[in-house]
Amino acid sequence: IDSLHELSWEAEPALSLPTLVVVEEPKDRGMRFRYECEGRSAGSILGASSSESSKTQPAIEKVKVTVSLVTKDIPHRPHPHCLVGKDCPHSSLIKLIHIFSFANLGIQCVRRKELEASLQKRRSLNIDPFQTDLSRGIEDIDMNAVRLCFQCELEWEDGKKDCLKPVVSKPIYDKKATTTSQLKITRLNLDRGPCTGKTEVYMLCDKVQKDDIEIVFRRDSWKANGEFAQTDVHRQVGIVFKTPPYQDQNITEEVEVSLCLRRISDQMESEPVTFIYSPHNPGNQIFVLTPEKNTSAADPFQISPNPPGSTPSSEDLLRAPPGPFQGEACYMEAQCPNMAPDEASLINQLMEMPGFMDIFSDPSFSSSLPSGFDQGPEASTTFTNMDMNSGPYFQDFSHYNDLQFNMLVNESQTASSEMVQVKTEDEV
DNA sequence: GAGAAGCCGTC
DNA sequence: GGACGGCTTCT
Repeated sequence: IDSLHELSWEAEPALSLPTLVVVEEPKDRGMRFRYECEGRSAGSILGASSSESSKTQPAIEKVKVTVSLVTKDIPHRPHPHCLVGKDCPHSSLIKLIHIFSFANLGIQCVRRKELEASLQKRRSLNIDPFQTDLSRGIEDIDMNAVRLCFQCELEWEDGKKDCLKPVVSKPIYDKKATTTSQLKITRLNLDRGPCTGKTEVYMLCDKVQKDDIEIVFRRDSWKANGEFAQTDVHRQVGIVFKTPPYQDQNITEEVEVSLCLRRISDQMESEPVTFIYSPHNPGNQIFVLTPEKNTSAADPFQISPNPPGSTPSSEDLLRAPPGPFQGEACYMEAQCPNMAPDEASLINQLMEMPGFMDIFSDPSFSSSLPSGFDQGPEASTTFTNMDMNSGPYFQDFSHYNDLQFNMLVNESQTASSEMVQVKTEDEV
């Protein structure tokens, strides 16, 4: 196929038949299967080691090769999808020539309702490399994966012919299918957090399946998963998760770990991105944000002041709090180097006093905070844009389109809540 | 909501 | 015109 396969054999005809060997596997991902309605051509399959600069043209002599698509799993049955390209004479099914330059071959997918007709057509061409029963079990055919199957017929000088055992390539997966596509992390709203974990992070990614995806943190032999529920996966392209605690809670310097998406079913991973764990500082204060009125616990994406069904303006989005302030507490850690332990204790006592929370309804609240509150980047961003007059409105996250969701992520450092409680870390 | 199928703009 | 990818529509 386009610079990717070379068929070779041990030329010892007197002793044994040659064998076919795939020396360059097809690139397994990154190419989309195309429907017939999208045009006759369907791209070209590249070799696994193919690059922009080097495209080889494998060639073999004196053999008759039939290339067809077969199912990924054993037994490799004929696959209803078709090979299409310049040298496919039989309605895009096979390649039957004497010079082998497998260029510009694409994979053309058939619609499910045309599956049977396609296999019937294949049967009429008598192409069933592994002699499977064409009529059996077609409903379980994986439409998102194929293998190339090579069959070879040798013609000796005396005119005698031998058929070699068919060989198959590694699987080729449809780029369009979320079940098999390449995983990709597009963006994180945070790239660092305390080693204690529980940092809420928003990830934008290429389409994933919410029931078949995990987020893996790694460093050396340490491995841990980001925590999230299926309901934290937003329309397949966003995941809100909490960082796992780092293995060492006593680190004194920042530690870089890698983070990647991993599909559970095939263990396929995305390119990793870096996440930084910072040392645990017992002097830190933690703000636990909890809504006064806990709405539907089933949906953690209830956040903005817009009535259901309305489209939030960008201004609304910028003002909206970022996430699930219910059920599991949302931790917002603030650096408060100037606050003595006694001050923290005092604040906690104040929190218990009736009417104290009314202070927060004062729009000038953020500027009237104790001096320690506006120290440090996390503390300042936490209270920027806080709209305490918004009231206890919540909305299903799914009302946002992807652009709006993106804006949310960008602004996710900006938080507000109906009610803010301040606790010392020990109490938490 | 999500997968399947199809459309269309851009390079 | 082909290849590719984003996007919409259908199921």
